[in-house]
Amino acid sequence: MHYDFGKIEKKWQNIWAKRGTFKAENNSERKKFYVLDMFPYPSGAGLHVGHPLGYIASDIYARYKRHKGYNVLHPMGYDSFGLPAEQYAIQTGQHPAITTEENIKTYRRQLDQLGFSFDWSREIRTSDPKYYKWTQWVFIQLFNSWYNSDSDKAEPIEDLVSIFERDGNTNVNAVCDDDIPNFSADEWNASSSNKKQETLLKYRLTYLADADVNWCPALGTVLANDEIVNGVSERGGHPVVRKKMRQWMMRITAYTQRLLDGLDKIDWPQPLKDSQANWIGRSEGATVKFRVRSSENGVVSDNIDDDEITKDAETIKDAETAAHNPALFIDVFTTRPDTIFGVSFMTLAPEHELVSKITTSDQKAAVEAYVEATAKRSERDRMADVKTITGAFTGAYAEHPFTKEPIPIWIGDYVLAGYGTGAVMSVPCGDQRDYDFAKHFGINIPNIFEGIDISEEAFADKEKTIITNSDFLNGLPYKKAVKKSIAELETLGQGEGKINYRLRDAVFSRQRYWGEPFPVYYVDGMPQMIADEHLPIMLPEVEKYLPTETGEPPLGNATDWAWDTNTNQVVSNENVAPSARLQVSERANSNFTPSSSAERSGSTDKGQSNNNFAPSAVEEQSNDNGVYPLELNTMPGWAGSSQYFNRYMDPHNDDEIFSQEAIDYWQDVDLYIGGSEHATGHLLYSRFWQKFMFDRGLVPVDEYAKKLINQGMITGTSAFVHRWDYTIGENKKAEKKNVFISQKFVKKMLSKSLFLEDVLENYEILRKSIFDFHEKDKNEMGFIKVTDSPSSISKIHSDVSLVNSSDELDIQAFIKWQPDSENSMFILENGEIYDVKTSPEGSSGGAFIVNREVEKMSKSKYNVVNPENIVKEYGADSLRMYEMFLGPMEQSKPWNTAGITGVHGFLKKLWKLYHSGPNGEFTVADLERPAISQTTGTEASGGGDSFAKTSDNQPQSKDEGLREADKPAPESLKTLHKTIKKVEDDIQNFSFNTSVSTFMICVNELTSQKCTSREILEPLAILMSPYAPHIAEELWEKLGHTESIATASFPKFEEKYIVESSKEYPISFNGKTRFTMELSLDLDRKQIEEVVMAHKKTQQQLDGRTPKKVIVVPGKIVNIVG
RNA sequence: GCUCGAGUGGCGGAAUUGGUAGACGCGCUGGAUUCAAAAUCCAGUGUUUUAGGACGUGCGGGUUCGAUUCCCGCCUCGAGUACCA
Repeated sequence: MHYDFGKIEKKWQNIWAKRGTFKAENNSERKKFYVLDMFPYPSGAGLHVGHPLGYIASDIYARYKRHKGYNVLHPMGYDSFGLPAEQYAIQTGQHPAITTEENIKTYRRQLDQLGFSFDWSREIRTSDPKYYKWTQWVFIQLFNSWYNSDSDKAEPIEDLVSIFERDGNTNVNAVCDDDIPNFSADEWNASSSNKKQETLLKYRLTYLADADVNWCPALGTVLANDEIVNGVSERGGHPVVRKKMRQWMMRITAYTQRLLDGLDKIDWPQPLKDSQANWIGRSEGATVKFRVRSSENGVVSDNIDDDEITKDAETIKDAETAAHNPALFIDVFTTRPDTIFGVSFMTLAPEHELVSKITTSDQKAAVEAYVEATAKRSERDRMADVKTITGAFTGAYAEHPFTKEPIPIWIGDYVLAGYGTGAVMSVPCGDQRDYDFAKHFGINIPNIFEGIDISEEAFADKEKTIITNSDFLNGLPYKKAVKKSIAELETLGQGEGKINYRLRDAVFSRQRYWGEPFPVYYVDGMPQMIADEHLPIMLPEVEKYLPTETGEPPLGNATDWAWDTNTNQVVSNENVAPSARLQVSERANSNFTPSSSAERSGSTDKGQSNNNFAPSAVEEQSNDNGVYPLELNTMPGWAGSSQYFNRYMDPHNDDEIFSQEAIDYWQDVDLYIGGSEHATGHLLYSRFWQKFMFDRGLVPVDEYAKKLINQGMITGTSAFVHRWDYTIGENKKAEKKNVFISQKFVKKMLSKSLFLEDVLENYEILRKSIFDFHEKDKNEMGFIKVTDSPSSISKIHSDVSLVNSSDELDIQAFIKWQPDSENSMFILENGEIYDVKTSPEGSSGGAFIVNREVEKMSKSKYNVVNPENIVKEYGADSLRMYEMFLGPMEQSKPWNTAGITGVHGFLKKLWKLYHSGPNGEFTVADLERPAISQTTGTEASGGGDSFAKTSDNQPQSKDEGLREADKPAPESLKTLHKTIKKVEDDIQNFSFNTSVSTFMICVNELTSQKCTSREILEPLAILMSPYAPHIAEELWEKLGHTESIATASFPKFEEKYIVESSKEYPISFNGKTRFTMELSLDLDRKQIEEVVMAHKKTQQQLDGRTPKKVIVVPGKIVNIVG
């Protein structure tokens, strides 16, 4: 009976599905284990062999844990909102839901073929309203929360409102917008509802703001930083520009420190943690406040009313304010406050709002020209050319906080508006960029470092720093100088210690159709949340998926997209009262910015804040019928993936995001497997949401994945054929005959820069046939001359399926695949010339060899391998084992289909081991006691639950019936237990590649031992089951079991079977092994030395010399020195 | 530039605490079987050689009886990040 993998795999996939073998229970006495894969975006291209790598690994682990007695949760679903389906919809008019559904079907079919033990009853899709109901719900929870820095956690917004009503905001320590004026309880209570909402928005964890966003005109949407690669969009590679737009934001910055600290608690790959830490970008230093000294705008440096010093210069919004407020300050952040006496100029980002206010009339033209020039340069240009130093002098001066000396204020685009305060104190002696800038513009470079030469470059080594020329800092090393300088700045009231983060609040709005709609409508320009019980707010139907003519996001095309607060339903836009409707169109005309944004700015001091708290004119509404416009943006791709791991615990719950019972049992993910490309996107945002959920008491732990493994990419092995690009006469248009050259000749030509003429014996024959071919065109072409050169070889991708395991091209198939190559000659590896037209089919004696190169797997490179084809030819078990066999999980490695014959052959051998009868009949000794009861144990269960029962179904046997021949041979037991140990260690270390080798060795050994013992072959089937579940199930059934192998107990390793009595010692001389000796392990050091020294080969090696030293490590090695 | 990771046969890779480098598989070579092919089985396969050996884990040093493994300095490749003050 042969190994009919096709039949076996179908059979078991059906049985598993029918029986619900892999359903996880939410109520179990057993310990839980949660194995999760990053769920895929179902793309139209389907899976290639690289995709399942992680799923196979997680499946092995999940199955292993089931064998160990755990209640395993191993779900799968789809991150099904996303750009490609929408782009396709724009092109074809096909609704994204339809394409998505089709793609999911393809994915599911492909996944099902691989025999994964997913609990499909828990499948989720982010684009399913039943699922995104809860994404909307979390959004509302975030909206209804603020971050209390005193308790260091998120708290309900009602609590904040109570505080305001009681005490105002003066004692509130929150992570919030930085332009909030102080107000008293009375002021709060007296202010209008609209004003209250506006103020609260500045505290909420999700809020609306005019943010500098990455706008991608080609995609018509904003992008998050992690969606931009090298200055262009990750998807499509379109240019991205900076733009101010009113957007929903996530106050992730509230969690920066906790996101950083949490990394220590989780077992994630170090590179991934590093890149999150880099992304968060914590730096310690100080803020320093520099007074602006003079300007023509009537700003005077003297006569400052201390009360009027604003907390932040940025809040001074316009020149009018400045005129009323004589003190202008520039705040900077620095990591080197110790170098404060080295400051010789300041630099502001060109976008800095003080620029226009402080620039003198002399410099105005130059500064404006520079600002304009910078604005025009795209982000990419700026990045491409970091070497060119540009800037302009504003004409204004700041005052040094200690020396009171004037410091010129420059602007330069090396200072980023988005980091710190958008301004730096420039210390040219200690910072290379400042140094270069100073050199370029001839600004002086004072030296404040003792014994350091700064004539060539800046000095930035903190360790070796001793400060000098710095008043009270003289003689101090870096650390002490930092402390001292901060203390002095604080005394002056012109600075304080500060920790700065690179991480910004995350933009949460996308101008797209195919995403979660916000559960938000606008009353009087203020966002209102729709009550939980009315969720989900379903994505409306639209005619077109493009932005509207007025520039609104695609949802602006919907005719029914208004919220009726009377009926709590989505209704037609026509029902919106004219006053409310006005805001919608205004929003569109000003790039989706609600009309109130102008009003929002400028509230900086108390005098104004009083005004702002007065009932606003916008408040009065005519014809308010309770119907309001809904939000037109949708949520970004990472919204749906930020909580999905918790939803799997209770995926069909329509009343709660998950039941308390479910979350209490499952807690968190024990093993999470996925690609490292999500390091700063999904994996950071989801940690943020989890921490928020934790703060609000929704989840029991604040890190959701204990352990994470990155799977490496599988690259493709492309095949190249080389074509000789000869020249014929002068006529370039003439259709040429293709001449393809086999690998050997290409190598010779390329390595030594030779001509084809030099490497090919048959060159003249080739030349002549080219002449003959072109003879008919002779008149038209004029003079025929065939020339070549070493460089005239072009590389052409061939489809990898046309090449066999010996790199030989199937020429006939190649011609069919590329019909324009019909007029071709192939110079074969043996030097023969094969002419497709003239040679009879198949007459070529030699082979044509292609070149191989490793590249990313992609359609355009013709190196994509579809798992379905592999499954058809070799089976899912072979594919699973081969993917693991390729190499370590986390490493990227090339796919080469040829190699799969190795593992496929192994599975056949395994099959044969159980079918060693004369005609391949199943032959496993039946008569002895099943091995299972002696060699098993569970680690997770409290004991007697269903796991032990599997052995009850086996045919029971009697000791007296045991035949001598059926007893396992000692060497077979040794082989088995060696394998158990190695495989178990490997699974725990995620070293799946080495266990495949171990299985091969095991089966090779058992085969040569002619082992047919049940005591060996039964445990072996269980060992194999995580890796090759179909064949294992089939063998298990043949062994007489009626229950699935999936929950059979993992065999228990027993040391006693692998104990050795002797060892083949390597005998080395000066560290080099010369020969080996079989010695008993009972011998001690001294005895070993005696035996070895007495050996004649030893004497031979020593050649009469006396060894200086003999090192004996019992059980390991003998080394003779001398 | 910075951060991280990796360099071992023709190829993918193995070597668990410093102890016989190259397990296992592919490919290749030879053989058996076959009318032939596929499949299967057997043997060989790091380089070099004067056949005893010599050399060999990116390069140069070091520690050690002994280094792919530990330390120092470089080189190359890959990934992430990018004027972050």
